[in-house]
Amino acid sequence: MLEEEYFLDYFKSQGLIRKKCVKCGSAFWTRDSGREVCGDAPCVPYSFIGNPVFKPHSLDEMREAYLSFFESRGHARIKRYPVAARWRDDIYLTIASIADFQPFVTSGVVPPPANPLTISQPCIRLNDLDSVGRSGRHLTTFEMMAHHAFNSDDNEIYWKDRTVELCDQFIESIGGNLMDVTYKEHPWIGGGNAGPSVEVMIGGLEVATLVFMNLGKTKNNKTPVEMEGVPYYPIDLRIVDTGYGLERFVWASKGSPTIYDAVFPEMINDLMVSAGIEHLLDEPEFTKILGMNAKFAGMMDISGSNLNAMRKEVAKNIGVSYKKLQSIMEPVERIYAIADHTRCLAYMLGDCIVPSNVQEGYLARLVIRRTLRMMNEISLDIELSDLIESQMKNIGIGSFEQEISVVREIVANEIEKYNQTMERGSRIVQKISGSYKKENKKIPLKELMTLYDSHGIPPEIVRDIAAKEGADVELPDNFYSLVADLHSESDEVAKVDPYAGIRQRVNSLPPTRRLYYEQVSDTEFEAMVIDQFDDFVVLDQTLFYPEGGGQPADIGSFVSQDAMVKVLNTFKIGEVIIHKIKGGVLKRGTPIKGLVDEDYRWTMMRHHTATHVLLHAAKEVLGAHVHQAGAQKDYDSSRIDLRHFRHITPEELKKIEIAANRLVYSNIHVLAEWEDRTKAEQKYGFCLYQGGVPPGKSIRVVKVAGDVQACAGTHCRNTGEIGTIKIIRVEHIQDGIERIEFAAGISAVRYMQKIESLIDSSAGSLNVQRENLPSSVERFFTEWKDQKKIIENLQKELVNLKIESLSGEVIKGVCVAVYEINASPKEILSIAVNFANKGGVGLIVGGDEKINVVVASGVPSVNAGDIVKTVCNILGGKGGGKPGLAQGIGNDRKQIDNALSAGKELISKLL
RNA sequence: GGGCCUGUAGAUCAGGGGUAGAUCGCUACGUUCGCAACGUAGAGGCCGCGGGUUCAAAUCCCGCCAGGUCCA
Repeated sequence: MLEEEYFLDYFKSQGLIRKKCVKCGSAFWTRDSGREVCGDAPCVPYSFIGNPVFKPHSLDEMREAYLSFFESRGHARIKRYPVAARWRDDIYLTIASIADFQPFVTSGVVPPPANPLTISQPCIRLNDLDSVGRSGRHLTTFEMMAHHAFNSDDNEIYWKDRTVELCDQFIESIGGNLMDVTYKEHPWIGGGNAGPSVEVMIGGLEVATLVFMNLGKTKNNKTPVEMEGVPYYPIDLRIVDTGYGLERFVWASKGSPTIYDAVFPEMINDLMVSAGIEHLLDEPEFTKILGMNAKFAGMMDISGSNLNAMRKEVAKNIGVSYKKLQSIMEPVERIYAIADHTRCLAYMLGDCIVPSNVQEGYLARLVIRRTLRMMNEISLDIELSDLIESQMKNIGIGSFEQEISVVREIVANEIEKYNQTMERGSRIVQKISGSYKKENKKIPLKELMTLYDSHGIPPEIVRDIAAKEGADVELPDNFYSLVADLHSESDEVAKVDPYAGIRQRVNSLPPTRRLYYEQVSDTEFEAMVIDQFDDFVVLDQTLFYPEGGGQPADIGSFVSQDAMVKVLNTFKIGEVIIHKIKGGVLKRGTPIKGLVDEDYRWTMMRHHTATHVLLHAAKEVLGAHVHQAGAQKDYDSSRIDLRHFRHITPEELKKIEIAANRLVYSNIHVLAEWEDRTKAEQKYGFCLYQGGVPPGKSIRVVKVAGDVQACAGTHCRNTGEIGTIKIIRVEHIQDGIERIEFAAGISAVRYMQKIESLIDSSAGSLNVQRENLPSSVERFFTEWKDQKKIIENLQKELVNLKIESLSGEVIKGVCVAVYEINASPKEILSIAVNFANKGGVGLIVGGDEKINVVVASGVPSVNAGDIVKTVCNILGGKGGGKPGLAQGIGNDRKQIDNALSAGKELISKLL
């Protein structure tokens, strides 16, 4: 990165000078000619604690100050985006304000909602979870205040000079002294883009980063710039990407010991009271230690394992013992973390994330469980859901989609699950502790890893439970990174582009006119072949729907004057629709008539519209939080995956089915129209993206019976055309996701016919009427069980009778019984065992099809296994077993007498 | 999306090729004025489902289903 990038006219005109930090060597700009260090930790300590650098602002005041400042300077204020990044498939959570505009705006496909714009975007980052509450400055959730400008050659908004000028002016507007501000040069790389950037420092705290994104990884014909050894190429869209940390501004404006005290004053107070440590706040020694701790912590890079090292260092510096510092800080740190985590959860759950064991749901569960654990550790007498609710109210209920009552229900559910896991876990740990204690060993690391990885029991809890059992554990500091190593072997499979060979050729063709949107119910059309290669045909216009949005491609046929071909598949590359054909050739320039397979297409349309109807019906029955998590249409049936926090009960399913069919009978008109993407997003919210995020400047908005979605598929003209919707089954795909399989129209009727014939054939087998099927099956099953029991008892009695009639033969003082008995394998077994139990030896053969052989021995010198092997061998079969009992099988009935006498001989020899 | 763990009596679990077990709970009887406690006897199992290997599978192998859990 060239140094000249930072030689701004603005800096020059304002008299800023460029210096090199004497500590870290990085270049920075300052108005203070005497300044020697860059202004960033760890080069300088925090100087704002107890000595604010801005006029005091609350969170809301600071946000408003920022947004209105930029609004009054030509920026349009944009509403925040959800923290669940539903418009992205590469990240789960919104991690920066610029994430709102990736990938379509930043890549230039879609114009920004406004240009320039300003926004305060709540962001969630869980990377430094361990440091939250402890470092004094780490948060899982923060608001990134930002102003963005998107510059292109024909639309230049502003670039570096204006951006830095605005920054200066804003800082001044809230009472900051520009003499204290430094701008540190800091080339930026991220997400395939790069550019120069400056970090804005005041009072030893980095409060903002101004990024000038002008490079990209994708190769073009411009001269590349090397960044960390990788070439980056200048891009067409140059983006001003700023990030002002709202919470840091508030912190610096209050000068409180930690960021948490500045951001959550009331909640921390409440938590202190609840934990019974509020008196500490009045002790001067405590507040002094708190402040000192924060100051030193701020100078250190804190991550995971070196937290303890930091604490020792801090203790040394403040002059208290490590133990004392630890005992003072730990409960307070928990309270800080809980205050932070509950706000994180307020956003997550409020923005409709449903806890689960996968994807973003897992992240929510992770935070919930962490919070519960910490609440437990400091014995808080307060409900988690109350804390989350009060956070939501603090932020403003209006900014959340999810209702509080549902959030409470979800949290209650999670607590229940967590308790179950802990209970289950304790039992396992108790058992394991016992066995290791017996051997006088520590519970090894490997065992701890399994307990955490497979059973979700954190090692700290294992340690506590094990201690109660009197066992010790082997717990290294880097436990969690060891677990991470366990999972690190993930080799990413490169995606293969199936159309790589034809992509280039297709890209030179004009967009295909999509008749399927204009003539929804037509299945015949005329068109011209504009290109033809391999088995592929491209037309000037088509009614054939290309695969997309969970709807499969249309099939059908093309007819020309001298050929008729089948259309096997239809797909889209860019704006060009390609048909894969079979059974002939259609030359370029040939006029053709296209026939879409009507039955197939109508089934798809019915299933597609039915999907929207079902989603709406499910929302009606289950609640507003229900979101579509995926869908797939097919001919016989289709499915829709729903986000819901517990199992859908059979009753609820029936209600959904009826609600859906009511919507069908109401015969509501289906509206589909193209709308500007940004306007549609503002109008309908991000609920639009139920089935994924379509690319492009404008999106097709489909409205079905109150359900509004961005959807590219083909639909019925009104709900009545669906005919009927029959739910086939509900499946639990993963925690938090339920899959409903259903059929619509004729497919629904066919399904019902299939079920009917299943019932009929079952009823036929039992020779009963349909209505009696359940009761008959019930009766047959219990009868079957009863009779099985009776047979068993009878067999036992039979065996007893038989045993009475069999006396055996006494050889060398041992009762040896060698018999052929016509009985079941079980009986034979019991008889033989009976002799063994009395201290004898039993060799019994018998059976209808194959010859079952059992030897049971109550005499140590007679190995039943050996006898069985010998006997079975003679009978042409095989067998084996333990010394006391062995079983086998034989085939040759003629050899029975032979085998029995050989067996008897062997037994008497062994006695 | 990937990895790991677990499905056995109403509940909690043991058994890991060779007769399905323990504890609690349940039923009856005994002891007691009655209860608890105790004693005796008993009922209760498609060992998740389907295939395979084997003379023999709850047990080994494969697939599916269900639950749990960690990671991205």
